[in-house]
Amino acid sequence: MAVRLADVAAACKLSTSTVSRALSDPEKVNALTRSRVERIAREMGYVPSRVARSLVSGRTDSIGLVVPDIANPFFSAMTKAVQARARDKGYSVILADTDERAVDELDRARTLDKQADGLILASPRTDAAQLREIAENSQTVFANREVDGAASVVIDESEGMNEAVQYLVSLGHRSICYLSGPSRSWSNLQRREAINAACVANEAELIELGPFEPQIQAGMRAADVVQFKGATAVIAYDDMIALGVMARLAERGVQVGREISVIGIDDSPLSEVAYPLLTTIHLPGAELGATAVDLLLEQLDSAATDSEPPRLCLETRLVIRGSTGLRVS
Amino acid sequence: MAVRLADVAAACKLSTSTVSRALSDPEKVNALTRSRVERIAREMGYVPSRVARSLVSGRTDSIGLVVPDIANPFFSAMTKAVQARARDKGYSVILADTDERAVDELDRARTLDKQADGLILASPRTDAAQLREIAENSQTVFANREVDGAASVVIDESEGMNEAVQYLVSLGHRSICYLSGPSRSWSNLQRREAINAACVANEAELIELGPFEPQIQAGMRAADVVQFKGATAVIAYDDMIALGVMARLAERGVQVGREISVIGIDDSPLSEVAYPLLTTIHLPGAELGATAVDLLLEQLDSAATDSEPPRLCLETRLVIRGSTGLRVS
DNA sequence: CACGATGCCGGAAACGGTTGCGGTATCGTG
DNA sequence: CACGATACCGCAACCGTTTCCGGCATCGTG
Repeated sequence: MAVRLADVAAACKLSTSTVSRALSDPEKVNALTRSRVERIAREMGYVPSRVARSLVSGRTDSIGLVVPDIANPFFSAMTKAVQARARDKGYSVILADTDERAVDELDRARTLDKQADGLILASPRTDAAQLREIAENSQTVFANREVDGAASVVIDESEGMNEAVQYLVSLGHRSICYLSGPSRSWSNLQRREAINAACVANEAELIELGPFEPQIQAGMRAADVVQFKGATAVIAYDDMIALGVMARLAERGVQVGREISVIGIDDSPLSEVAYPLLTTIHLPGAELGATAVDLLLEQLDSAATDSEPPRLCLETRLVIRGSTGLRVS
Repeated sequence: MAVRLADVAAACKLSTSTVSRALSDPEKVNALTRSRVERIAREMGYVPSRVARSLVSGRTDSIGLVVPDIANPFFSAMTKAVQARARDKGYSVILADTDERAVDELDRARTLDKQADGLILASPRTDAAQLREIAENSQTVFANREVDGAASVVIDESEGMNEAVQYLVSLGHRSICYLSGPSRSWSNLQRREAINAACVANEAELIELGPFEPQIQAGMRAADVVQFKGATAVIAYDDMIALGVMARLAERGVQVGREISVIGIDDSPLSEVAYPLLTTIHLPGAELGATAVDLLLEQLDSAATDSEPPRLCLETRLVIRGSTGLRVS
């Protein structure tokens, strides 16, 4: 069916080794024969088999990406960046979506590991011990999660969170409600700690609700609880929940931005179309993805140097829009 | 490094052929030795090399998916479905995002073709001749695009479009504005034809504007043109544009749903958080993805039967929310 | 006992490339 | 002219599986 190296060799009246070298190792072969081989190969429509090449090289030139939910704008933006950067470097991306099922993460990671040269695990929910095991057995970079002894790139939310709390306090809010994300989520833990510290520092009361799934529907449910609690300022685990809250509050006739202030986290494109526009903590999702790829490829090239794996940290900032305002009592 | 079949064979004092059979073709081997092999293989942590297996089987058990923009909710929803269905069938998904660059589509498709058993091309912008060439050289299913002689699954928008126009007319609108999507987009062509037919049938005037990129920013620009033209009813190429229009109109103090009616296409999750909630034509994106996978796998199994490739068509319906209302003059 | 059938297993050839090593011209130099 | 260096190319092994084919026991049957 497909034309093989041997076919080209036959047509050139050369050995497969020479043809192979002519096409991939141009130095080692006569310039004349090389151009002849190249021409004939082109004419015959030869394309090398990646599989065969992988078998001998031991590399597949592809990386695996595991995300909790590709439909979540944060992860789709990140995925886009991962794909773009990987392609720039000559790698392709195998995608796995766990649909927020923590138990599937390990399985997916292990499956991908056999097909890819390395793995990027985005916001994994699995516990540290198992993640460490994955990291030991395969080249791995964690995004949005730190794991001892493994490479990772995370987002430091404390600064943005502090800005957010300070801003709310300056608007007159003394009691702030945090809507928790998935309980197994590392970043939820980070955000909780950050908001807690920020509340202490700014002398505000913190009310925690949740956990809620990072989805609009869950946010709508959360809105009812929020209103029941009589909160005037809300910071949600992410934009999806925040948007759900806003949508539900609007449904109930509550004026967001006046009667109640809502802050999201992500700065997804949606936050610019919601009404009112959503005040949110900007998360550099694209940068996260691109950096994760860079880290992974570095790791692949530097073939198992047992030096301490790198841990990178990206910054956040608060983006103020219309969903927050002066406290009215 | 990794434990190979030969290592297991040595440990079992058997030949690789027997071990191979014991693990994959359980009938052909003594039950006793089989269980022994299985045990030893497990103890040694043996995992078969997918690459080596692919080399002989000729299959990679993965499919390639090419999308114009994974950050677009329509495609991320579709991708999610593709991934889920593929995984159910034992396949993994290699993702390529062209970032709406039509010229890259062919290249991506050809690259993926070498790594995957088959391809799904979602909403390709490339011209038919080149797509047909792709389809001839590799197992391909087109999603959201019909190509002569190739398998495809598309969404028939005429019904939904007709509902939409009829609905707008019943609200008193006599002139309807259509915001075109990418000019190379097949589905944009479909939608234009559908709305045109619907307008003729319902005796409404049609005003076409565009083209606009399917992004919120482009929709915001579109809003200014819309307002300049004095239109009272707008149907946008997709939800992203519609949301951009709404956001910009809100910015300018125009009350969407009262002064002007806006209809999107997609029914993405965003349409439920926008304010007002976006009336939109529901597109079965997940179903589209899942069906494309089914078609592709059928095609792979039925190994080149030269029967006419299947063309499937999914239905749409109008979802009425708050962004549309009676015409006020 | 002899013989064919049957059940298990091993040898070896694929699959399609890459690469170390050795062989053969060709050339320059003493 | 002889010899060593050099540039090119071919042979064959190898990557890790699968699978065809044939061999050897074992068993049942005539």
